[in-house]
Amino acid sequence: MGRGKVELKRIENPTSRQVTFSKRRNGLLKKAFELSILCDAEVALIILSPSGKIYQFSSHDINRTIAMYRNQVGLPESNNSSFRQARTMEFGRNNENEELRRSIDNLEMRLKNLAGEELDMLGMQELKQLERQLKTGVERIRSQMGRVISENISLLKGKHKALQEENSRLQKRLHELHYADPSSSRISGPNAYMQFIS
Amino acid sequence: MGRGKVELKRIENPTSRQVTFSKRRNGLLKKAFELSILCDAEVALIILSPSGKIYQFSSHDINRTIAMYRNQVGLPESNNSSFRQARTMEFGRNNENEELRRSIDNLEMRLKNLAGEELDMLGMQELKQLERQLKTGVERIRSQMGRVISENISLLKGKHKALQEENSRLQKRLHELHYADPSSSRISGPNAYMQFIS
DNA sequence: AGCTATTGATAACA
DNA sequence: TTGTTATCAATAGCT
Repeated sequence: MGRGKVELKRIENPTSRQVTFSKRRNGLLKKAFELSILCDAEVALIILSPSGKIYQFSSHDINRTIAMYRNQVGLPESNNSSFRQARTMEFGRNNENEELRRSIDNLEMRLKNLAGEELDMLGMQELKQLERQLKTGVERIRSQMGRVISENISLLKGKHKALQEENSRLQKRLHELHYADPSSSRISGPNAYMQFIS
Repeated sequence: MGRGKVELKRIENPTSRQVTFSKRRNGLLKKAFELSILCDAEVALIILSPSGKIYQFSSHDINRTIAMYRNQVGLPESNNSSFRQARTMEFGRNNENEELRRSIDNLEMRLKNLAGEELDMLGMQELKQLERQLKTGVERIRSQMGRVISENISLLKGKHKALQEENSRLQKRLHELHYADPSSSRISGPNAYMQFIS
């Protein structure tokens, strides 16, 4: 899907490899998202870049998905309620612990609901409420993204300005040297500051 | 990419949903594979169909990838029960409580983030991730609302039908009484069942 | 399952 | 990195 077919082998040029990684990574995340929505599937995707950065998508709680995968495949990951329950019984009391666990269960349920899971026992009222919460969250996150972006922009502008000033100083200095010692040759043009931008 | 755009919402027709799932699942697996080859990335992908079947791709050992993800993210998700138990035995209950508290803090932070709060320390990467999660949640909740609504509709239709039948029976009975005792007056019209609908 | 008309993704370039 | 465009690839709707 581009201006030429691509062999299925590691891209040797590091720059193209990086660019391709960035683009295909986004494409993959997008498609994982779409599959989960369109087909009501549970999808978990983890991508580690060669440089170690992590990107992931999960339609539900990723640990749940992983746990289900392991269960199905047959790996015993016997955690959770039954085990928990047994252990609690064994030691009797431990009120604080039990309370903490209840908090955790409660928080996990809220997270699941926000992820669109376990909605069966909710009524229309609660569903609408949840939807509002999510839409609010989306909006806030979007505006935060906007802030991050403009922050970056003004940072860059600041750097740019500093570089321009530095450049002016350098030019002036050069100019002075030029008159002090007319035999010296001119080294850099007006855009010499470009060299500082990486 | 077909003969018509597709809305990003759950496909309601079960047949098309299944077909689309099958096609897109293969596409996603293929693209995950390609990314890992072309860009030398480490990719793990787990897909659970609504009916519970599992499809998976991983460029490396999937458990390794998951472990790396967990390490990097730094979540205390070491749901490995034996490990948890060993640690508990060794250090006593306080540590377990501490761990539970950390889990709670972590869950609360995730909830806040989903609500669009405390976003300042998040990068663009995490923000995009959050946005995706929220959009997924919204979609799921909307489709659940759809299900609840159509459920209610068919419930009402059922009641309506039952009332109509009841009404027919009552009319018939009245009719019989009318002929058995012509002096009795007619009480209710054809739409008497309306009174049952609130 | 196959077959196309179309949309979607992206390689090369800037 | 980000945007644009020419092309290739995926896939929606049918059969």
